[in-house]
Amino acid sequence: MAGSTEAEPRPMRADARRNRQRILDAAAATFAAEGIGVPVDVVAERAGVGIGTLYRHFPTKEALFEAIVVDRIDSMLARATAPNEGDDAAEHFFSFLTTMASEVSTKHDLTDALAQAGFDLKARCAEKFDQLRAAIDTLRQRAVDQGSVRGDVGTDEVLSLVVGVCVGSGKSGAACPAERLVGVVCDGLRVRS
Amino acid sequence: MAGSTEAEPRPMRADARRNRQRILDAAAATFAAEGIGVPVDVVAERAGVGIGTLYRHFPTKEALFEAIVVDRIDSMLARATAPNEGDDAAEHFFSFLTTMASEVSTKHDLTDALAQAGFDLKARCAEKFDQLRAAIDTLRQRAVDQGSVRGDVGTDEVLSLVVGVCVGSGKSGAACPAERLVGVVCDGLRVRS
DNA sequence: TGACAAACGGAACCTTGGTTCCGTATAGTG
DNA sequence: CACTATACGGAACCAAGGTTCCGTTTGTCA
Repeated sequence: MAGSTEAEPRPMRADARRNRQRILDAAAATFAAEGIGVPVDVVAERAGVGIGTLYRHFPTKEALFEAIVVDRIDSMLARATAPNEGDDAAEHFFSFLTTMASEVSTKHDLTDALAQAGFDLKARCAEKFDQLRAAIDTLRQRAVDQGSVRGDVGTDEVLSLVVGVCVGSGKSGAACPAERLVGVVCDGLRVRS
Repeated sequence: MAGSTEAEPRPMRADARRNRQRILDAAAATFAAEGIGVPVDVVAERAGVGIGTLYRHFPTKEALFEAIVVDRIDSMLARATAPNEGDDAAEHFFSFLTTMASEVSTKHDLTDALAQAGFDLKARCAEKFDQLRAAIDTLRQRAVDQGSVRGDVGTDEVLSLVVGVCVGSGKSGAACPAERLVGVVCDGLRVRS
């Protein structure tokens, strides 16, 4: 009854805050390098904490994962909505896609999160993801309006292309830098001259 | 010492042959529809045999998988080396890529096999895979020589693009038919007019 | 038709990886 | 400095899925 407004009951102990951060850092690095597959105990070990501690902060592996991915998407979102410094809308659009590709193909966890089934992050990060899609759509639309990018390929398709390319880049055979592959895709998106 | 030439000791019992085929069929269908993730007992059940039987024919899940994938690659290989009926090398090349895309994106197991890490089918199917790559390279080279396809994108890159696109098609968000995405890629491969 | 090797079925086993539980250690406070 | 709520560590637990084992069944051949 009393104080039902729940105004931040307790501040959180110092070591707890520190550990939480350590876990987050270790997880980000580990998942980025090796993908979702890495067992949680490995993350805990690298963070220098016990598994119990990890689970105290993140009730589930997926929760930990979510915390990281949301962050990643946020930073992409920021980049997508940044003001266009140059003038060419198409180049701006393509440049964003390229940056996104190198981001995604560098962070293995993102690749997994976006491409791999089995995790329904999609459900949890839906908001963020939709925002990102919307932002990209704006970029694309501008480029289309300007007349240099074909209008018959939607944002969802563009996303599929970029994400797919990142996956294809990382795994299949030898090294093909994602940026290069995205270059081909972008050329495919240009209006034929 | 005696008879060390190993000239096919025994013919294999009738029911065994039948069961082997059933397993192969069930596995092909199941893996195609649901990917590598499906547990072996499910396959056994759908084939109408016990797990023991399945393991008698295929000593390991990977072996079973390999049997199927090799077959799939073979059929793609056949298509890749089929004589060019039309005349336009570029169209022939693109048409093959499109067919390959629809094949791969339809057969979930192929997607998994080609894109997903964790299975080293690559090691086992290396031969077949190399043959396929070589065949595709021939198609590509012809198209390049003809002057309608850019020469600065290698076969490995093309493969990464196509495979990536298939993965991106299946998973990320709503349905984007792989063929359509490959279309964009092909446009990106055309020499700018 | 009887005998035997080959094949079958599926319970049991093992490993891997996520999650829980609880006794111990410690930051924060009077 | 003592006391308590908070946090910690990691052993133990549980589920999933691949693989093995062995008693039973069944083709095949004389």
